[in-house]
Amino acid sequence: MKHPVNQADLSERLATSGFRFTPQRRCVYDVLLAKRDHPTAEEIYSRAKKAMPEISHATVYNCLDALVSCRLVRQVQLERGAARFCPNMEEHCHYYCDQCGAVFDVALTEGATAVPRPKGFRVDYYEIAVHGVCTDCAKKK
Amino acid sequence: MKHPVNQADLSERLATSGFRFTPQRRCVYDVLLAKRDHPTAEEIYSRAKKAMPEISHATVYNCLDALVSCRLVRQVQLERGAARFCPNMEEHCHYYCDQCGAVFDVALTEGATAVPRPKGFRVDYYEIAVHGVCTDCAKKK
DNA sequence: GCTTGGATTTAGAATAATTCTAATTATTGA
DNA sequence: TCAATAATTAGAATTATTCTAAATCCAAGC
Repeated sequence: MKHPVNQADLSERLATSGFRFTPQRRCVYDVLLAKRDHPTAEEIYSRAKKAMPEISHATVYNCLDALVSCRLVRQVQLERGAARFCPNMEEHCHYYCDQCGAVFDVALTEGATAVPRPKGFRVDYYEIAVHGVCTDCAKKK
Repeated sequence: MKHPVNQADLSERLATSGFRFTPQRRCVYDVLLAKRDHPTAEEIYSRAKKAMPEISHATVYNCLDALVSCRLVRQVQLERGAARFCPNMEEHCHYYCDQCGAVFDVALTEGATAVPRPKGFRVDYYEIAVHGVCTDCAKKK
């Protein structure tokens, strides 16, 4: 199961972290799976509203937090301002174009990247953000 | 020169990116060098006020942006909310305790960490954030 | 050394991002 | 079915950052 696409699977994943399955969580997760462009909470809110016009801001944040807690979604902070969200749970890092704001997932080949593991600090996960200029923007200048 | 501690050096570093030397920029940089605890802009503002009571919020942001642009300071986003700032320009990654919020710099031994370099994307810098639980917090639980 | 233009600073307003609150609704377990 | 708890909602509140307009400062040219 790459992504929990049916209700039973999603429900189970939520339950293992103490969350309930709700249509709103389903909806927010579907929005993330539908277009992998690392949207902000605001953007997710506006996309979710199309399928579920009653959904609120607070609920979008609640759903995102639940999905992040049960490891179905990653929260990504690439710059000052709004957080972005990513449903790709494979090992990968984020390439961020400081000029146009585009975000690209780049897979981490196993073993290529070793973060130091200091004694005593429990490592849960890590996030690598690479800043620079994408091909398109490089051409323009 | 590990850090530009005198005015001439700092002034030159600023000038190479098109910025002027100002007492405010000196002050903000000194605040960062004085206590390496990865403060937020707000925290920097309140520390800077002690030496320079007239300094404003906007100026702190302006100074931080200038220092980041001329590569004297790194901006670090570890979670939702306020950005943090770090004057350590050695290659290192940030260990963030999700329980108490503490941030630790951990040096990256040369070559140990290789981020992939996709063709066409110009890499300017990268930032590795490691999330988990620090020794102190692990003990408490 | 005076002048002028652009960079910088300031206070405070404005905006953006997130969290909180209180009331309501939904779901789970006894 | 009922009670307890989790989740949702609208909207207010808070936090973080950016913007604005006026004042100040500084560097370069005359």
